[in-house]
Amino acid sequence: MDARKLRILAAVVDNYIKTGEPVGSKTISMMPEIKVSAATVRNDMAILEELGLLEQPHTSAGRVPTFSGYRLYIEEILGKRELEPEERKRLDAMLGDEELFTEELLLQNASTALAEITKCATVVSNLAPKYSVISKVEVIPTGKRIYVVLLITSNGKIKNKACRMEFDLTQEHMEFLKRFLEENLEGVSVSELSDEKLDQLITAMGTYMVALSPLVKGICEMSRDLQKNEVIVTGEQNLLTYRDLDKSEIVRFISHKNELSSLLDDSMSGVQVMFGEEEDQGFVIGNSSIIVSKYQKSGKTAGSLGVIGPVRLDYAKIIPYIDYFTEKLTRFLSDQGEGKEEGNDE
Amino acid sequence: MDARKLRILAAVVDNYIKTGEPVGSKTISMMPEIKVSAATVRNDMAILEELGLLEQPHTSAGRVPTFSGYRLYIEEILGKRELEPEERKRLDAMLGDEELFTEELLLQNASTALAEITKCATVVSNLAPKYSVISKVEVIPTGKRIYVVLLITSNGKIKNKACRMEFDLTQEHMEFLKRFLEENLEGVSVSELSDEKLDQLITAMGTYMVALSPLVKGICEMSRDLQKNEVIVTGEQNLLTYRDLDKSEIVRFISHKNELSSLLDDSMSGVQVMFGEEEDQGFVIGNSSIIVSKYQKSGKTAGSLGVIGPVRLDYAKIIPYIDYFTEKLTRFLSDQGEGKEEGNDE
DNA sequence: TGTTAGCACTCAGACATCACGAGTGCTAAC
DNA sequence: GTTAGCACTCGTGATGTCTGAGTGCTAACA
Repeated sequence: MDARKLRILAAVVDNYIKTGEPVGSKTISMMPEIKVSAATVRNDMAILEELGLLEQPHTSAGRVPTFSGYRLYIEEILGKRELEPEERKRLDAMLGDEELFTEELLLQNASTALAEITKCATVVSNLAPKYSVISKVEVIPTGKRIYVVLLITSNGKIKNKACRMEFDLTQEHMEFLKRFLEENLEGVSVSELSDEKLDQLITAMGTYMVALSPLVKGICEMSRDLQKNEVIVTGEQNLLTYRDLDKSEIVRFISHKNELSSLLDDSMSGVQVMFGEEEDQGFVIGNSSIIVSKYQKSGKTAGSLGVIGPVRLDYAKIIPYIDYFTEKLTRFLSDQGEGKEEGNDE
Repeated sequence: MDARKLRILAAVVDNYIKTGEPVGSKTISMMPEIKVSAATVRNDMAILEELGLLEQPHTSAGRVPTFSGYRLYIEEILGKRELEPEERKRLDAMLGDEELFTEELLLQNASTALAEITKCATVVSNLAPKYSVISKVEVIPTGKRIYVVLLITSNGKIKNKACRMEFDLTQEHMEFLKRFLEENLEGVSVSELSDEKLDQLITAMGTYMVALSPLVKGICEMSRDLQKNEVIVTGEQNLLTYRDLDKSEIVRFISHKNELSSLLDDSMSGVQVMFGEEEDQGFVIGNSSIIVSKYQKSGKTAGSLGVIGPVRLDYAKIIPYIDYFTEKLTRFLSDQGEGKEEGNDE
C-alpha cells in the first residue's frame, strides 16, 4: 500500500465526510495534495476498491469509503492530534466550575458539551455504582408499620425504599437491626449482594429472621438496582438533522438505550470506533457510528463516554475531544483520591 | 342539520379513520345505513363542506373530516359507550393485581395497558406530589461533615439529598434540629415551601442559623423538585407506525415531553380531545390528536391520563377506555382514604 | 514500468408526456 | 327532494428521453 493510495483514500474519506456525496476521480485529482491526473487516481481507486476500502454505490457514481476504509483512515491516517490551547479553554469553559464537580456532574457536563460541539448524541455509562461499597445503612420508622431503608454507597449514591412490615418493630428489634446491619453490610460491595448472600444474611439473623427479613430483602433489591448501570443519552435530537440516519431507527434507539450498556462496557480501553451495521446488536442505528472511550478510576474502568452520529463524522475533530474529556475524568477521579461523599439519588 | 347529513358525516369520519384515504360519495352511498344515491351524498357533502366539517385535499379527491368535523363527530355522534363486561375484564387483567396497587403503580399500569391496546403513546401527569404534605423529615449524619436529609411526603414519596456542611454538628445541634424540623416542617404542604418561607425558617432558627441553614436549604430544594410534576410518556415507539405523523416531530415531542404538562394540567375535567394544529403550543406533533381525561382525589384533580396518536384515531373505542381507567383511578384514590404510605424514590 | 489523454460506455436523476381512474359539480328528468 | 348522466378536474403511476458525472480500457508517452 503506497503513500499515494493512502493519500487518495484519505482524500475520499475527507471529501465524503464533508459533502456526503460519492467522490469522483476528477474531484480528487484537483486537490493540491494529489498531483496526479484523474486517470491515475482512477487506477488507484480501482485497487482500493479491490482491497475493500472503497466502494461504488453504482457504476457511474464516485467512490464511498467502506467501513474498513473508515477504520484504516482512523487508525493509520489520523494521527493522535493534540488540542490547541484555545480548544482546551473552550472545552473547560463548557464543563463549568471545577470546584463543584462530582463524578456524576462532570460526566453529565462532558456529555452535554460533547453533544453541543459535535451536534451528535452522546452516551454515557457509569460503572461506579457497580463497584461501590455500602458505606451506611439506616432504617427509619415512619409510622404505621412502614420503615424507610436508606442505603448510602462509597461513591456517594443514596437510595431509599419504603418497606411495609407485618407489625411494628420493638426497641429491641431496632437495636439488633442496627448492630446487624453495621456488622454484616457496611463495607460490603454492592455487587456481592446476590440471592445466596441474601439467604445467608437472613439465616444469620436467627430468631429475628421472621420479623426483619423484609427489610433485608429491601436492601438487596436496592443494591440490585444499583448494579444495573444505566445509559444516559444526551442530544438525541441532534441525530434528526442527519439525512443518512433513519428517523424510526433513531426513535427505536432512544427507547432501547439501555441495550447499549453491554456494547459500551465490552469495548476496549482507549478510543474505539464502531459502525452500526458491523455490530450485530439489532438496535444500533443503520449508517451510524459510535466513538467510545473509557475513563478509569484507580486503574479500573469506571465508565465510558461516547458520541453517536452518522458514519460520516468528523473523526479528526471529535476523537481528540472525547480523548480530552475521558482523560479529564480519569484525572479527576484519581485526584479525588478516596472519593468525595457527595451526591444524591433523585 | 338533518339526520342524514349527520349520518354521512359519521360515515366519512369512520371510513377515513379506518382507511386513511379520502372518502368518495360512491363509497358512502354503498353503506347500508345510507340509503340514498351517490349524487345525493355529493349534494350533502357539498353542504357539509360549506359548514366547514369536511374538506377536499384536491378537486378530484374524496372528502376528509376537518377538525370541527371530528369534534362534532366525537361530541354529537359518539354517545358515551359503556364497556362490555369482557372488555372490563381484559382491562382489569392488564392492570394487574389490585392488592399491590399504589397510585403510581396503578397509573403506570394503566398507561402501559392503554399504550398497548391503542397502539399509541400515552401520557400521564401526576399532580399528587404538588398537593402532598411533608410527613417526616430526618437528618442522618454520614461521616465527614456530610448529612443526608430525608423527606417523606403524605403520598408516600421519599426524597433524599446529601448536604455538605462547613463543620460537624454537635449533639446539641442535632437535638435542636430534630425539634425544629418537627415543629416547623411536618404537616406543611410541599407547595408552601417558597423562597420567602425558606427565609422565614432560617431566621426562626436564631443562633443556629449559620450552622444549620444549608440543611434547610436542601429541604426546600427537594420540595421544589417535588412541586414540578413530571410527565411520563409510554409507548412512544407506537407513534412511528403511523405514516401521517412526522418522525422528526415525534422525536422532538419525546424530548420535550415536559412541556406537555401545562397542556395536561390546564385541560378541563372529563374526557377532552385536542388536535395538534389547533393548539398553539409549538411542540405538539402535526396531524396528531390527544385525548385526555383527569382523575380526582377527594374532589380535586389529582392527575391526568391521555393518549396521543394521529388525528384519525379510533375515538369510539379509545374514549371509553380512558374513561374507564380514570374512573378506576378516582375510585381507587377515594377508597384508599387517608392514603397508604408506600412508595419509594428511585 | 508508471502515468496520462482520449473515448466509449453506464446509469441515476431530472423532466416531460401520457393514460387512467376516482371523484366531482352541474343539469335535466323523475 | 332525489337521481342518472355526463363533462371536467387532477393526482398517480408508468413510460420514455436526455443529460452529465463518472467509469474502465486502450494506446501513447516519459
